[in-house]
Amino acid sequence: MVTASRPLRADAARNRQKLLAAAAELFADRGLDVPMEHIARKAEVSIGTLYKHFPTREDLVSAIFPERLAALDVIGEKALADPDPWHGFVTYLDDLYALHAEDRGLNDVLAKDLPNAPEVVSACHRGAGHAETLIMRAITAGVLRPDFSITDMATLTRAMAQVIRDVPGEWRRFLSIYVEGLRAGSG
Amino acid sequence: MVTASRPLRADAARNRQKLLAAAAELFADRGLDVPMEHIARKAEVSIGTLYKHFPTREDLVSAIFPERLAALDVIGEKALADPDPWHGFVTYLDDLYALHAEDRGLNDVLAKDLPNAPEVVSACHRGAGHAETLIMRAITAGVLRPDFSITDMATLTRAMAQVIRDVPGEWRRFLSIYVEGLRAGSG
DNA sequence: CGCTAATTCGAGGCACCCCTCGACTTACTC
DNA sequence: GAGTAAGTCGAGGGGTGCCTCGAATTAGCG
Repeated sequence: MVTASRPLRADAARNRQKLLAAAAELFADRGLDVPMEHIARKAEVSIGTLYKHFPTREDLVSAIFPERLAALDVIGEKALADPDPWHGFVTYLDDLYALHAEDRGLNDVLAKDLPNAPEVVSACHRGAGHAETLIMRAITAGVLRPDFSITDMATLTRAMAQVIRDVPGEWRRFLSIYVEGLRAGSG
Repeated sequence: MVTASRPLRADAARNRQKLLAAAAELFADRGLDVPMEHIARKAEVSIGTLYKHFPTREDLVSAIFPERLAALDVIGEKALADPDPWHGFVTYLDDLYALHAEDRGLNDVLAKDLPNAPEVVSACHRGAGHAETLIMRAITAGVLRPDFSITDMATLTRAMAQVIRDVPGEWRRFLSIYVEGLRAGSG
């Protein structure tokens, strides 16, 4: 169903790019709920034009995030390639939240359940798949608390999002404390 | 400077009570930022009347919370009475977040830094004092990570607030994992 | 009672954000 | 260069929430 619509007019293509750039930047450092007006203004385009190109905030999100979510696959595979189940798991968490710390929008995409865009959803599923495997592997190896689950990771992610917003320079310390608590046999 | 103003007229006194009751309930289960209109409606009073009695959301907060914050002193003293520094510390956290779980408004008061009301501020300071003492005692006893500080507790509180909102039935598990990580010698 | 000051009411002004639509402008085609 | 479809613009309508103020009501005194 990819309608082979005629190519965009030159000015339209230019504006589309400006809008994407503006939205990408604002999403990254103010989160997904920046006012549409701000995006338009930053792109030096009118609000009407914004809506012409992206009738919905979702449309903007799904134009921007799939590419970024590719990073999830990268860190997932990197962690799985680690032969040590515990180290792989810890590395994954560290890399994951490093991404969050760099991009508040990513954070919103993963933490809130806004994303309905299929590409975004499937990227999340892939990410969850990696996480699940890492968790299972670590539990089976007897190094991770057996009651830790993928839904706990979602909760942890929202909590870490809070920490990152709160004390951006300190999240790694908080994570490492938590991770210590997660070691099998800690309790 | 307690202006001995004449007592409120009967209807005014009644409305004041209704407003306090409504606000207390809404603050507790929707948080501090419920719309003023909702409070007025719940109190069966007009918005104008609400503002007559409490020109500011802050006024409402400082009329309601000092009493509730007394619970902070109670749990602080209870924890200090515990002869075991570690157990006292853990108990304190547990009791503290149990309060938060019961009252989302309390949560907002302690987590955000809204409260300018002197009574609220001083209650928070007393609470922080207890917490500080508990932390120091546990560190000196060699049972708590020496890098844990009172400001970390503020951050933890905001993170736990997030967890409580997210999975209200599960916060205790998350807290206990974190607490395990806090044990001296975990890392 | 009747009077007055205290209290109540809610429409309405302000600010923010959402999104639409019709008039205007412009890039591209022939 | 003229014609036209595509694109742009921004005023404005709708929603929410904050807060104010003058007219209407009412408690409580004498």
